[in-house]
Parts: sequence; C-alpha cells; structure tokens
Amino acid sequence: MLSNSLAYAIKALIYISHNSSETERITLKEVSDSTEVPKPYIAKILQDLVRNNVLHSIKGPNGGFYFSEEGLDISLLQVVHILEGPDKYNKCLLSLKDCNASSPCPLHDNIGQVRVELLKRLEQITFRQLMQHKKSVDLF
Amino acid sequence: MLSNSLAYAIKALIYISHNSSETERITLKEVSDSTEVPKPYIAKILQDLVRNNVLHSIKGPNGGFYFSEEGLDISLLQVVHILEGPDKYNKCLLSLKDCNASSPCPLHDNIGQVRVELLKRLEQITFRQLMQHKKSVDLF
DNA sequence: ATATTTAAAGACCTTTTTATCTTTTTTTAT
DNA sequence: ATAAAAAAAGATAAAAAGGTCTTTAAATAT
Ligand code: FES
Ligand code: FES
Repeated sequence: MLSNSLAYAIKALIYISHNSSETERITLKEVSDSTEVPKPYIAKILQDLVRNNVLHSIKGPNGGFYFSEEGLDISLLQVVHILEGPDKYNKCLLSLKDCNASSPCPLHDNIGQVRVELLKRLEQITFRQLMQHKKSVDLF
Repeated sequence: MLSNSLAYAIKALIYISHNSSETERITLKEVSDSTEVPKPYIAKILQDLVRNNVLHSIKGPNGGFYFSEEGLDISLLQVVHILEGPDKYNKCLLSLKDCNASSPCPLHDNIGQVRVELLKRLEQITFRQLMQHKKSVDLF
C-alpha cells in the first residue's frame, strides 16, 4: 500500500526525530546503519527531504541531518507528495478521467472510501505524533 | 493504491461479465478495444486468469473468453492473490518482520487499520456485484 | 593553509513492471 | 483436407523503481 521508498523515509524520519536536534546532528551512516536502508539510497531520499525543508543538513565534521521544529509537524501526506508527487492516491482506481461522486466508477463507493480514509489519516499523522509512539524508540 | 495490472484486470473482467456467456464468447480484440488496454498486455492477464479458473477460454473461430457462473462469485481479493501474490497488502507497512497487534509499529494502529479495511472490502466484493453497478455498463 | 569529515550531485547499474511482437496450437467452417 | 480464426506461449523491448558508486563541495579542526 505504501511504496518501498516511503517506508524507508518514514523509518529514517522517525529515527532522526528521536536522535537529532539543531546542535546534535546525525550522520547519514548512522541513519543507514540503524534503519538498515542502503546508504546511497537513503541519502537520495534525505536529500530530497532537505530540498523540501523537512530536514536540514550541515556538511563537514559534526555535520549531519536534523529535524527542525517546524519539520516535526509535517504530515505523512506532505512526505508522500514530496517523494511520489501530488497525484499519488488521487486518481480513479480504474483510471477513469474524472473521479467524483456524481459519476462514480464501480469501485468509487467501496474501495474509494478506503482511499479517502487513507488520505485523511496520512494528512493527520505528523512526525511529532509518531515519535511519541512507544515502539518508535526501539524500532531499530 | 491498486496496481496498473489489477485495474486493467478489473475493467476487463467487468466488461466480460456483461458481454459473455458459455455460448457467447468474447474475443481478446473486443476486450482490448473496449477497455483500451493494449492487446498483448491484457492477453497476458487474461491467460493468468484462465489458468486460475476465473475465466474459461476457447480457441478457434467463435472462440474467446467467458465468465463461468462460479467465476462471477470470485472476490477482488482472489484476483489480487492471482495477479500479485498472497503477500500483497499483508506485510508490515514499515517492513518489520512481524506485524501483529501485540508489537505494533507506529503505523500499525492507524494506517494499518486502513489496510485491514481494504482487505475486508476486497474480500467482500465479487464480480456479480460489480456487474450490477449502474455505471459498469457504460464504463467503456 | 591543510587535512579531514561529511553531505550533495550525478552517473551508472539491476530488477520489476509495463508493453509489444512473433510463433505455435487449437478449433471451426468450408 | 484445408484455410481461417482465435488463444497460448515465449522472446523481446521500454520505462520505472530500486540500488550503487564516484566525484565535488562545504565545513571544521588542526
Ligand atoms: S471514479 Fe473511480 S475511484 Fe472515483
Ligand atoms: S507492525 Fe507495522 S503495520 Fe503492523
């Protein structure tokens, strides 16, 4: 239901949310080792998140990534939009041109409802919430 | 949320459900033309469905595909299993080894619920139901 | 200033998904 | 028997997703 890249991103962001601050940055290597996502691959994803101001990064000794205060309030949906584009989860399930209640395809009123619920939840969940989850500390 | 192939399969099966019977078979060409799915691609999918007894097919003049009576009661979930394997929608969203309520990852209790709901609906919906949908006749 | 540490960028490779083409087999009509 | 119609099978190709490697740029400590 969620792509590989998105699952990796969420894991990495949960990890960073716990272990970083503006003064205590976390290195790529540490993120990669802890989350068990290949280093160059998670690097690509984190770069994308930095470009989109979810994370900040500092180069050089003692450099690394950190989650800004604002970043913690970013929703999962915003991360989906950054990594997979705004159309993800926003098209007719049978690829009809229009998807709306006035001319619904046979899936619109049943599977489509699940999609609406998914979008709603992705929009509600922030990293500030996720980092408070009991298991998120010993996820890795 | 649903793969390309699955959406194609569902469209094709809805079309076949309306236009075929054991004596009135429908050709690959007609399915492809009507659903606007590339012929060789939908052929592969239909072959897979025939091998798994969702459809039957007859070669030669007046041959084609048809939906057996039993086939109409097959659920969308069964089609998912045939086309994408039994693991689809059945793994932890963050790829942890076990996914269960006793040791849930941070997504298990929110996004995970959506997945449960999706599975439930995929399991409930049959082609007999879909073919009764008002729009399914002029979908194509 | 220099060397070291670290992320950024971009080129490259592999696998999976999506799509096409060609040949073979089966069935039917003549 | 023969020809035509149609699905089955398999080889191939293109695109996207997933993953790796190398070089460059920036920051810091010495
Ligand atoms: S019309 Fe198909 S999902 Fe809305
Ligand atoms: S433990 Fe991750 S979705 Fe169930």
